[in-house]
Amino acid sequence: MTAPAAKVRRGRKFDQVLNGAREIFMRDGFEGASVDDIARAAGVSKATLYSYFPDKKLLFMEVANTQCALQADEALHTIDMSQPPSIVLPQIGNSFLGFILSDMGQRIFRICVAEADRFPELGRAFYNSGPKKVHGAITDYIQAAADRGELRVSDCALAADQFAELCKSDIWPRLVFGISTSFTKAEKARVVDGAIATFMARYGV
Amino acid sequence: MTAPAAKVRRGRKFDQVLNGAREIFMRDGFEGASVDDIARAAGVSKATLYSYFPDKKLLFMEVANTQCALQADEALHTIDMSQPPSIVLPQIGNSFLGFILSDMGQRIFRICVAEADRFPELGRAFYNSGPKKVHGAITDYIQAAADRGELRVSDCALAADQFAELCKSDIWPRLVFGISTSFTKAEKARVVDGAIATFMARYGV
DNA sequence: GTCCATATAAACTGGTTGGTTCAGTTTGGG
DNA sequence: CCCAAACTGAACCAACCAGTTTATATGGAC
Repeated sequence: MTAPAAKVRRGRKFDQVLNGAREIFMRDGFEGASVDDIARAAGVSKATLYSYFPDKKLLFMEVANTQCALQADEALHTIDMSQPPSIVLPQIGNSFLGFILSDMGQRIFRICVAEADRFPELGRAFYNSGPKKVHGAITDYIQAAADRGELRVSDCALAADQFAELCKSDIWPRLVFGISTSFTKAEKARVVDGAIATFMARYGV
Repeated sequence: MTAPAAKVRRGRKFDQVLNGAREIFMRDGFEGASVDDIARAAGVSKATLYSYFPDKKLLFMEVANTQCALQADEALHTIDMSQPPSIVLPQIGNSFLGFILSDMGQRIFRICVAEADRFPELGRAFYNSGPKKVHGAITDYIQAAADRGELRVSDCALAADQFAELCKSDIWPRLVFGISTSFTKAEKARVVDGAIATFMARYGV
């Protein structure tokens, strides 16, 4: 499942190549990154690089998948399914916002969005290893809380999407278009608290 | 204000160039579009193109600004500030969703997001001529409705952002990562109706 | 008719790119 | 100690690109 990466040879310097690729891709984007730069950053010859990966695309896919799965899994550990919404929603909101605002999350997102038409499997891979997992986890939690009578919700999937979107209010558009690059605790609190208040107004018991 | 485009000469074939540029940029993105292609599509020689625009960036800025202002203005005309939320919110939601889903809106968005680090003024220009205007208009409406006692809201700006975000639930992530490319009326209705229900649960009188 | 700004096609500059090739060096297991 | 597999560095290729230049043509004003 996690390794659909056909045609990718493993070997001694595999991780070296992957790390160099991550560094340069994150710095320069997909088109912007040159394979020569990556090989140099990885401390590896271009020939070696091409002996591991058949082309630039597959190399990038490997980087994106690895990073995304890593970040998403980490974020999901913070959810304690047995706690009530008043405890869990702030946790979800904050860690979700943290991921959205992180340098890594932002850059992968940028690259995926940019390349999504000419490179559709990339967008899908990113979606599956990131947003989809998070969405599934939130949905599951909402369902569990509803079963316990802590929430009243008929369309759990939509509720999960709504909560995630609410957490991006104001901050995310400003970030994505480069209006602001960092946000104060107060700004984040305003958004997360607002998201929870709106969510609970609709779905609270 | 709307024409920071210094150094852009107007003239007979100005619109021709602009149209060709729009076509190719929308098809191939910023990096992907070659100036030769644009000149060919515009039915103009490369020398002529460069006599109007000093470089590729400025040409793209002009295209993006023009398109974005056009789309945003059109969308804003649909808001009748004097009507109650039960009338206006569906209008806003639908036309907002329409813009988000439109080929043009989506492509400009993609390009802006992709190029935002290496080309920051583009992101800012897009934000100002699009999202910012829409956000301002929604905020104004919410304020007006609140003044009439039709809504109860303390942070109008945040409420506006929340409504816009709510309208993107589910649909937008799937679109942006290429999971789905078109949506049924039912799918859109589910999201817009859900957005309104959640919004009104929090802010309704 | 001639002048002048504007337009043209095409060649050219100087550069970058992804990907290949290959002669030779390093590495590690048996 | 030896050999095969892995790795290296550098040259190489064909394609593509933004932007400039040149020599030529058009067409309206006087």
